[in-house]
Amino acid sequence: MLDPKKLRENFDEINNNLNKRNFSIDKKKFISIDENRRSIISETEKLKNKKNIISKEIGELKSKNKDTELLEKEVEDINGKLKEKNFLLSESENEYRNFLLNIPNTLHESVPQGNSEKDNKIIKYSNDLNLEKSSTKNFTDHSEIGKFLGLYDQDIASKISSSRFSLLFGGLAQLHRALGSFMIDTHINSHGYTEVNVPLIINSDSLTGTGQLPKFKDDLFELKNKEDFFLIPTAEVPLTNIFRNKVFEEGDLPIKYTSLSYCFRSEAGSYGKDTKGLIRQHQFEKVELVNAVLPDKSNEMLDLLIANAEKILQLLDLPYRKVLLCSNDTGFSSCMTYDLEVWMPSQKLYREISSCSNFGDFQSRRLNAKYKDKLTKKKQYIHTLNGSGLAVGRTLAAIIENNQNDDGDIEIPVALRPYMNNMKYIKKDSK
RNA sequence: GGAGAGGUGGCUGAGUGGUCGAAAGCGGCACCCUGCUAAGGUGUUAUACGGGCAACUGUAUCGAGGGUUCGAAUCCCUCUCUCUCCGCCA
Repeated sequence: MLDPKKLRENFDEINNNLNKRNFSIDKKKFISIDENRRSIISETEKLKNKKNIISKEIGELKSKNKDTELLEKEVEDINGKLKEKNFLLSESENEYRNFLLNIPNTLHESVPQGNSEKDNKIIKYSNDLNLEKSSTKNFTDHSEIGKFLGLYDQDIASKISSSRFSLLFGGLAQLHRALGSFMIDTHINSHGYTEVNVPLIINSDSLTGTGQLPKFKDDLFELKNKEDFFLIPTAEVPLTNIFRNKVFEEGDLPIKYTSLSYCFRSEAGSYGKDTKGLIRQHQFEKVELVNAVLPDKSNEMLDLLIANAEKILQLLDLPYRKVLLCSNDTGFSSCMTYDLEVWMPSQKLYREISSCSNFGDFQSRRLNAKYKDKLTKKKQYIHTLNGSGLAVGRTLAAIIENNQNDDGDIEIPVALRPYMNNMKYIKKDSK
């Protein structure tokens, strides 16, 4: 959520910034909503003030056994008016809040203007090599390899559950588990993160805090048998909501949390897209990194965050590139986002495997997450960031494709071998 | 799932219908005093929103939401969370 006072004072500046996202705030509407709300507030408060004064007076008179009938009538009259005003007020507050909640975050000045992922700025290629241009050999898709090995099955999964689920067996299941452990261990041991085990079922307040609600309800799985329960779309939500309604001391920050968790997404808008393999599933594992920092530290923390995620790809020896998302591709809550894209040889393109964002105070304003400034002793909003480090399923897919041998075996990356009894290859039917 | 107890300011804890945004203590902050690793004194001590250039001022907040009442931390209802016991269970 944007700062309503800033929006009131610097409307044009903020609106120009949002125009880069092809988003525009209706100025007339904003002013009318804002003014309407304020005038109702002031009318209501005047009435309440009058009521409070008279009620006190009645109290005093009663203690002296004096007649209060006239005054009581007057309060009754005010209560009637208040009832109407209160109704208008709650309507107006809702309108105001909804209006603000549906405005995306302003963008950092370095975010390139652009409409689609084609306009994203490529920061670098690992090994300085653009494989999209240099790759000639044809590779088999990871799901085909998995089936060939007898260790991957989507058909049985859809029998058990539905489409967009899969089963991994034997060596692939182990490799998948090893990946999760390896990633989270690296962030704990080398990057200073604290591991957190989080709830996978959460309430709507949490989802509103991080920005998934109210706008993106359709992307979520909502539980039927209990009110206000949702499956987490990412551990970002429970991790970031640890900060909700909290006031930190300056010394508490930065806080760095990581979690290996399942993520659940309805993928409502992606029918027919990426139906093959592990790329787009209803359920997947991801290692999430979440930071809470002082406002002036969030930009450098973003660099650190993306480097931490990048480290995993480097240790796994996977080819990738780093891109800075353009204005229209940057997520709703983010003011600046870097993606890491891993090379998928069968598709001859780079696919998103991590997304690292700085949210500024956009989330903390919704979350009510603050810190106490040592100098001014005022409470101010913290800045939050998060990134994937990395998506486990997609990483598995990338390893399968990049490390396939001519005979169909998969070479296990050196960094993962300690997690797999020092095995070097995953072979056919290695159950 | 059943039975009971309870949720008050940063913390402890008083408060069962009016002057209670809330006693007291602790902690925090400021100042004063004191020449010795400490103690004492005085004052201050929430958040959000509205109005005002400002000093300031209004409103709301005692787990949440409703209700009764001229008036609710206090009475009633619903929900929620914590604790204890029983049941069930990884």
